[in-house]
Amino acid sequence: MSPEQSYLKELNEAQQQPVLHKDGPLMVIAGAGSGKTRVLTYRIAYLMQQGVDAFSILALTFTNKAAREMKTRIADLVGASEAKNLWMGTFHSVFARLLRAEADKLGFPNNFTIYDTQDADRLIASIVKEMGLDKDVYKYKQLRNRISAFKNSLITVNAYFKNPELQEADAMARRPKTGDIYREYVERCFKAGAMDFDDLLLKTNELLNRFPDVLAKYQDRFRYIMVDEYQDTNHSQYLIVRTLSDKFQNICVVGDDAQSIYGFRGANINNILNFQKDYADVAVYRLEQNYRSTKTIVNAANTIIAHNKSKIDKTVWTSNGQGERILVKRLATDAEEGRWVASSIFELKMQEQQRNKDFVILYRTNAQSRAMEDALRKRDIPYRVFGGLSFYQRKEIKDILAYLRILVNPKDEESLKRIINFPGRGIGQTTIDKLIIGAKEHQITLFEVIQACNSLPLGLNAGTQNKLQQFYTLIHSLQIENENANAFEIADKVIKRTGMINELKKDGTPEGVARIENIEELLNGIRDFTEGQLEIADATGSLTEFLEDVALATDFDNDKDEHADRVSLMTVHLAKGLEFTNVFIVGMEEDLFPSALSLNTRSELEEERRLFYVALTRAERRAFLSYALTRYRWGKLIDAEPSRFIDEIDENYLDKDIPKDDYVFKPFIDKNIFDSPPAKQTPVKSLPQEKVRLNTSPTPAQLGRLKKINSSQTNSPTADLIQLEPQMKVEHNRFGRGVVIVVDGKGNDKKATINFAGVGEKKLLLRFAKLKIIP
DNA sequence: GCTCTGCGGTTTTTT
DNA sequence: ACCGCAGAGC
Repeated sequence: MSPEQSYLKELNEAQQQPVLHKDGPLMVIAGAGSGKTRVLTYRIAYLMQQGVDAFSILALTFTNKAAREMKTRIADLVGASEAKNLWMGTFHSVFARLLRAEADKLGFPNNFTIYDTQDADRLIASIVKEMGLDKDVYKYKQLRNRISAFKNSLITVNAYFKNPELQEADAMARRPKTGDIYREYVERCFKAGAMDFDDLLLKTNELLNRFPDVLAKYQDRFRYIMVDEYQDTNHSQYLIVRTLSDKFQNICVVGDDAQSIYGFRGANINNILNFQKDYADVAVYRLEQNYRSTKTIVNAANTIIAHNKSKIDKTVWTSNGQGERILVKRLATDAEEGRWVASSIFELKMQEQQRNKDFVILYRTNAQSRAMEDALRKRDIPYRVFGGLSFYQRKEIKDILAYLRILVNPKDEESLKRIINFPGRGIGQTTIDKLIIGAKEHQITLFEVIQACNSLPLGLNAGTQNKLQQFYTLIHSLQIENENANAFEIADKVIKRTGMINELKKDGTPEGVARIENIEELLNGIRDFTEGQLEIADATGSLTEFLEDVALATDFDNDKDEHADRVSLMTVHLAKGLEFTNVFIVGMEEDLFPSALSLNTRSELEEERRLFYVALTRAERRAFLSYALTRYRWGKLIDAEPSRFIDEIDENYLDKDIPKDDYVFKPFIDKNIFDSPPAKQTPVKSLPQEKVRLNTSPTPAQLGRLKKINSSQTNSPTADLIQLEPQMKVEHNRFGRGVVIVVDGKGNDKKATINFAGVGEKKLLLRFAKLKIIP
C-alpha cells in the first residue's frame, strides 16, 4: 500500500477531498467535531508527500499548542526532521518571527520588545497624564480598545487624521484628543523599540506593502498557506493572508461560521462568508459528520444555532449513539451551584470510574471560577484554572521579566519604569517625572538619560544622581554578562544581584512566601526552556528567544503537568477547539450568558449564541447546564433568571431537574423531589409566567445519581424561619451569630437584614439562608 | 520618598 | 469582594 493510501484509510470521503486538493484556493466549512484538525494535518502531510518542501508551507493556527500538536502528528507521518521546517503557529508568533528578521527595514531593532496589554495600558495612562488630560474622560482602557480597533482595521495615525468621520466620532464622544494620544502612543512605542499585539499584524502589513522585494520573497517562500479558524480572523490578519497568497493562490482556509466568537476583538465573520468572492474558482468542502458527541448533544446544538439568522447552511450529524439527555439544574446560589458541580463530578467519578480530566467546567466570565474552585477544594478534587490572571502577569514575575527585557532592549521604557525602583532604591515618582522630561527635551531614551544624569540639567540632587548611577551600573554590567550567557544564567544573576528574594523574605507575609515560590518556579521554567532550546536547530537558548516565547505564550503553552489528572476550569472562549467527556456549563443566566453587554444588537446576541454553541459542542458524552437564582456580583447578591438559551434547546434533549412548585412561588421545599415523580403533564396554559415545563422522566440510573447528589445539599430552610422577626438572634453557618434588623418581602421572596458580629450587615433570602434561630 | 488608608472601578470574552 | 491607586501624613 502506498503511503497516501494509508492516509486515506483514516479519513471519510468528505475529509479526503480537501486533503487531495493540492493547488488553488479551497475553503473547508467544518462543523464542530468533524475532524478539521485531522484534515489540516493530513493535507500538510500529503503536500509533503507530493514533493512540496516543508519550508514553503505556512500554517496559521489559533493557539501555539494546536500548532505543536499538529506538528507532532505530521512528524509521525512524514518524519521529524522534515516536519521541523514547517512554519506553523499563531498569526502573532509567526509574524513576530518574520518581523524580527526584517525589523530594521521599519526602523525597529531586531530584538524589539512585545508590549502586552498591561504595558500598553500603563503607557497610555502615562501619556494622558503627561498631556494634562482628565483621566476620567480619557480612560486608558477605552483608549486602548479604540487604538486596537484602529490598528486592526489598518487605520494608521496618518489615516486617522485624514478621516474626518473618525475625528468627529471622537469629538462627539468628548474625547477630541484621541488622535493626539494615538500619535504619541505610536511614537513612544517606536522610541521604546516596542510593538504591541496589534502591531505584530499591522507592521507585517506595512512591511509587505512598502517593500515589494520583501513581499516577493515571502510570496515565493510560502507557496502553500493554510489558515485554521478562519472565521475568527480580523481585517489585519485577512489582509496578510490575502497578500501573501496572491501570487500562487494556494490558500486553504478552514473554519466554521457557527463558531465565530471573537467579534469583540475585531474578528470579521465576513472573511469566511466572502471567501468565495475573494478568489477565483474556490473549491468548497463541507465536513458535516460529527465524530465527537452523542446524537443528543449534536442535535441540541443544532437547535440552538438554528435561532441565528446569519449563517452558512449546513447540517451537522453523527452516527454516534443517542446518549443521555442534557441535565438542566437550577440552584439557589452561585455557591450551591459550585457544590452541586463538585458533588456531581464526585458521584460520576465513583460510579463510572471517570478521571478528573474527563471533566471541564465552562463559564462566561473568569470571575465565576471562584465559586467553583471553592467547592472543588472542599471536596479535594484537583483542578486547574486556565486563563484569568496568568502566571506571567503576576507582579513579581512581570518585574523580573522587566529586568530581562531591559537587558535585551534598553530602550524599553515601560520595563524601565517598572524596575527603576524595584526593589526599592529610593528613586520615586518625582525623579521619574524629571527623567521623562529630560528624555523628551534631549530626544534620547530614558535609559540614556539615566546614564548621563550627572551631566544633564535635570534638577536632581547629588544623592539621587548617585542612586541613578548605581542603577545604571547594575543594568549595564548585567547587559555585558548577558552577551555570553543563556537565559537561565542571566535570570539567575538578575535575581541574585537585585536582592529581591531577601526583600520578599523580610516581609514574611504568606504573599511574600508565595512570591518567592513563584520566582523559583519562573527560574525553573527558564531552565527548562533553555535546555529545551538546545535541542532545536538554530536556537540558542538566549534571553531574546525566551522573552518572545513568554510574550506570546498562552496558558495552554505552560504544559508542565499537562497530563496531570485534574478537572479543567476555563471560559467558553478558551475552550474552543477542545473536547471533554463531560461538560458543565455554569451560570446559564440572563445578563451573564448571554452577557448583559451583548443584548443591544442582534449581531452581538448571535455571537453569544454561537458561544453557547461552542460550549455545548465541547461535550463528548454528557453536558450539564446550571443556573443560580441568586448570585454574588460586584460583591452584592443579585437575583437572576434562567438564560433564554436554555429555552431555545428542543425539550426532547433536556432533562430538567427543577421542582415545579418553586416556579409558582410556593414555599420552597427541597425534599427528595423524585420520591414521587410527578405525572407527565402539559404545561398549564393559564400560567404564562411558568417558563419551565415539567420534568421528563429520568432513567432509574439518573434517579439514583440525582438523589445522592441532592442529599448532599442542605439548603432547605427550617419552617420556623417563617416567623423570623427583628431583634431575634440567629446563627448562620458561614457568617456566625447575628441579630435580625429588618424583615421584608413576602412568601418566597422574604428577606432579612441581619447584623452579624464581626461580619456586618447582610441581606439574606430566607428561602436559602442557612439560618438557625437561637432562642 | 515612603507608607497607610480609603475610594473607585471592576466583570465579557484574548493574542 | 478585591485590587490598585491617589492623597495625606510622616
